[in-house]
Amino acid sequence: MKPVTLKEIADQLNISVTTVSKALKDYPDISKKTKALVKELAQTLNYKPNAFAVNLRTKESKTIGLIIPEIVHHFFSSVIKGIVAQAEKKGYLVIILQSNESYELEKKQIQLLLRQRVDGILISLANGTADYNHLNDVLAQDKPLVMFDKIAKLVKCSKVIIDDRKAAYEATQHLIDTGCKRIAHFRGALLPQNSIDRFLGYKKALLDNNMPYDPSLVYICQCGDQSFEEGKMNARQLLKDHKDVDGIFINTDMVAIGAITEFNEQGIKIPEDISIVGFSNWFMSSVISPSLSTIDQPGYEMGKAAFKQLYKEMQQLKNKGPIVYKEIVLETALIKRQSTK
Amino acid sequence: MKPVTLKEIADQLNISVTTVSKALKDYPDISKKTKALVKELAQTLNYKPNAFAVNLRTKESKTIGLIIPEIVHHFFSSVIKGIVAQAEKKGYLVIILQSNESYELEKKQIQLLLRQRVDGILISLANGTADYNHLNDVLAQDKPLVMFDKIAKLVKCSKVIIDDRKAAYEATQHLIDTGCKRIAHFRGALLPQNSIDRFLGYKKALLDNNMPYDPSLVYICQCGDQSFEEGKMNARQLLKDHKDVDGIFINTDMVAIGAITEFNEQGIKIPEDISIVGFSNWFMSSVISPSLSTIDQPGYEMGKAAFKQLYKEMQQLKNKGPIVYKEIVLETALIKRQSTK
DNA sequence: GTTCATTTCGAAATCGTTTTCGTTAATCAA
DNA sequence: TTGATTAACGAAAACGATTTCGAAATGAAC
Repeated sequence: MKPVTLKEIADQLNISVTTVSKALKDYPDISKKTKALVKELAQTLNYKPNAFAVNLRTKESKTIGLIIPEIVHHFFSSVIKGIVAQAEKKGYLVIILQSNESYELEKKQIQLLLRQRVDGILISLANGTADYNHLNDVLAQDKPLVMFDKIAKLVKCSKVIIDDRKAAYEATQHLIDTGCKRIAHFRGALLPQNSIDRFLGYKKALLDNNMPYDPSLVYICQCGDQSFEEGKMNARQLLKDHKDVDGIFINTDMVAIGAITEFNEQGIKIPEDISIVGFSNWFMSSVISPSLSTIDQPGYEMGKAAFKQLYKEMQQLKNKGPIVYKEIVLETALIKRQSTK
Repeated sequence: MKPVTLKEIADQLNISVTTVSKALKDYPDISKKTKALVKELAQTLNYKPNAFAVNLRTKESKTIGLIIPEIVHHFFSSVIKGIVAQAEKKGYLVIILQSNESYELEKKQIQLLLRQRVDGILISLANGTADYNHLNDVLAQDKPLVMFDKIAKLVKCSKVIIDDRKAAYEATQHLIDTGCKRIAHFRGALLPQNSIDRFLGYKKALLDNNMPYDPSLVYICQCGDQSFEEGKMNARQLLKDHKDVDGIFINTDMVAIGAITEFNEQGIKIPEDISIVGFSNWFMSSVISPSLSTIDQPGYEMGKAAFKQLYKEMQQLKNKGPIVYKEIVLETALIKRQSTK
């Protein structure tokens, strides 16, 4: 029951291991006759090259690492799907790790992947990630690294993102266009670039429309496991603090759905009393009542694009060429539904 | 920028590679002084053992494979999370693949994982999987294999499941207990064991309560990407076919939510006109209106249990002991909400 | 028959670790 | 002093595939 090796094939045919190896890889200096013999025997013996040995020789494993803050999340699982699908097309396998939004774990996991000598790393940063030494470690080893969605602008590597600021601006503008006069914002955690950008887009839209920016209208949520609850809580708090608010731009759909639920329970009418725009276009947002206006964020495409870029860089590395970093910005779209007029 | 090797450390200290290797692994035949020297230098040079070489020597990669029908799915992503978390604790990495409910892909992916020589495989079968040669290939290579959720009873390996039949029975009984007289069933695809079992549980509950089993009340859906739409369609069809139905037991929450949406749109009152019980306890089922009574299916725990069993078997294999197969049945629970009286 | 090119193959080094089995030198017992 | 034991280290053989560099054998050309 031992796995078949090149040596076994060689012995059976009374030729050398070298010849067997070359025959299987169609080297030009092996006769057609020998090739046919070797290939046939390899077939019948069900020979599979030992990946460990191949990896050691070629110094690559055809495996990449993926670090994600949270797997159980519609957007991220779509990204995973995109990455895995694209990777498989190119013959790559994907090792997946979850940082749980923890900086410490993220660091450890990067080290794990480096030790495993994956050919490249894809990462979406944890909320808690404040410094980037672990990421620079990756680059220092000349290992391709592509960040997506939650990125660090300061790290010199390729990035796949959306224009969060523009999308948030559009969302807010939509609230303004539909008649909202006093617009609140439920923002994400403080560190992530995208929650900063969404906040800035919101703010800029207000100012461009000559509406005052009022910091007390900005509520924070961590957007972790408890997003739904956070949405409810923020909504409850908002009703206490500011009865005059008539529109909210919310950092993610899950939080928005929490808020909608709270408003429904309290008898606040959406969109008559308060209009809401979410972010992500999670499937569920089209299903709840009222359905949620939101920004469509293409998760699957983001995964695909991220892997494609990583693949390019891995090729460039193999060809000893310089690695060319790129910043890829995917298109978003405003989806108008019942939660806005 | 070359990675540090044992040889480099050995050269710098003027000792042999053997000694360095042993020192790092605390072999008893190396003096404390040498160990200290070696470890210190390894530290400062930031030595990381070459995983490829280690794999080749030890014949294990500390990596397992995971094949799942669909990543973007609340239940499955919970399972993934459970597996990844548990694996990381034991120092294992997880390679993830998605079969897209396709038998052909599943076969290919098993081969991929075997070629990669993962230490073990976790799998939840695709709907289309009808024969099990590819699975037996795994077992024939003495490679631990654990199936979960969507299993094949005929394959001789460990399994982690719930008692689908019992859970479905409970769900149906609950409908009966709350006064339903004519109960339909939206079942899953024909092949998967769990959709068969849920159907059988439904049927048995009817018969045990002296209610007639009417095949025309059983609707099929594939429970793939289009679950929500299938739920709507089935609901629409049901309203045309059988106006007297007052309860439905539905194979999965997503389909159930589709059905609820359709009923809401058509002005059918839930639970007054029709009661509904779903399956999975997807997060969203507590949020929609009316909230959905359902069976809680512990995804995260299932992932944890599946990896734990695989880990046990991998240990048994290392200790040259026989592999002991186990069937682990996790508890489910009926969650009563607004969609039933 | 000599020279040169071509075809076909293999020996051996290599990738970086692990592990077996010696070997040396020192220590101890008698 | 001799023999036996122990402590500390290294040489070398794996693991299985890849690849470089020759070497032999054949054929062609003169």
